[in-house]
Amino acid sequence: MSFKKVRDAHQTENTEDYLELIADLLNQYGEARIVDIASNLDITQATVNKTIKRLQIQGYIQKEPYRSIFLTVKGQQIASQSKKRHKIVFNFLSNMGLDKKTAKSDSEGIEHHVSDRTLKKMNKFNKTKKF
Amino acid sequence: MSFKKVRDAHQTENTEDYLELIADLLNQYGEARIVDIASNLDITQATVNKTIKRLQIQGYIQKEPYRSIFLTVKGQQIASQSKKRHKIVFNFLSNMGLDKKTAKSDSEGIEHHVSDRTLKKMNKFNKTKKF
DNA sequence: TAAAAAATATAGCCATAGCTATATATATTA
DNA sequence: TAATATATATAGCTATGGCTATATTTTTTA
Repeated sequence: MSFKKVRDAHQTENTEDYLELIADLLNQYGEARIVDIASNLDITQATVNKTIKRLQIQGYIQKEPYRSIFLTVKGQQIASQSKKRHKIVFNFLSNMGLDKKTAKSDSEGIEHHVSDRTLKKMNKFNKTKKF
Repeated sequence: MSFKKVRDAHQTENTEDYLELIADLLNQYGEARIVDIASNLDITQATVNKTIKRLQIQGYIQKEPYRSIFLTVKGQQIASQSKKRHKIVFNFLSNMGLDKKTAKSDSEGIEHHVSDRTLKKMNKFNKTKKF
């Protein structure tokens, strides 16, 4: 058994969730604020603040104190890849016949653990209804 | 968006991995030792030791110092549920046409994030090849 | 059986992600 | 504009899961 991949995925999972959400907020509202992230993730603003600081240090986001959040190119790349994966998984679950709520909730968990190979299969199924 | 479920899953994910692995080792070799867990999970024995202590405190396993590990009833229940889920996901991925290695690796990540509803769909597909 | 090897345990370190409480800055509104 | 409300930041706590280094116990073997 090799759970190493699983653990590695974990390290980036939270990062991907944040970046994907920030990209969504930027698209939808033109800005991404700490409060919005906190309410979306259902955690406190203090926790968000801390993670945002880490993401900034790691070069995923750009931010001035007391100002809203922007993605760096590096951050945008991760966000768009995540979004793509998320969509494929969500559509796949939907195409399996699952209700929207379940497809949404499960895809959020699953998206980080799907290899490119599996993703391709899912995508093929989404398009052709065949594996 | 509600990532709360994802985070809750995370808290139990490591626990489930350990209990499932311990159950496998017990079935396969009649005993589960720290060294085996460490090598299977590819982490140090010290880390395993610490986690084992937590699992013991939380009532999932039973263990005497310097002796091997056993599952409590509570631990066995989690292990068998996890195993069941794992099998369904693995078979589903295999039935999608994925190679064993990919199915194995992906199922280890995915199993913790699949709702009962999705699991049922997967199981139905495994049996009938239809959704 | 005594020495060597292997397994287990412990101490102490790091990073992450939660939290509450409190301080500070920005925005809103009276 | 001054007061209030909102948003952001910081300090300090907890728990988890990694690690290395070192001690102790158990097992193997010479």
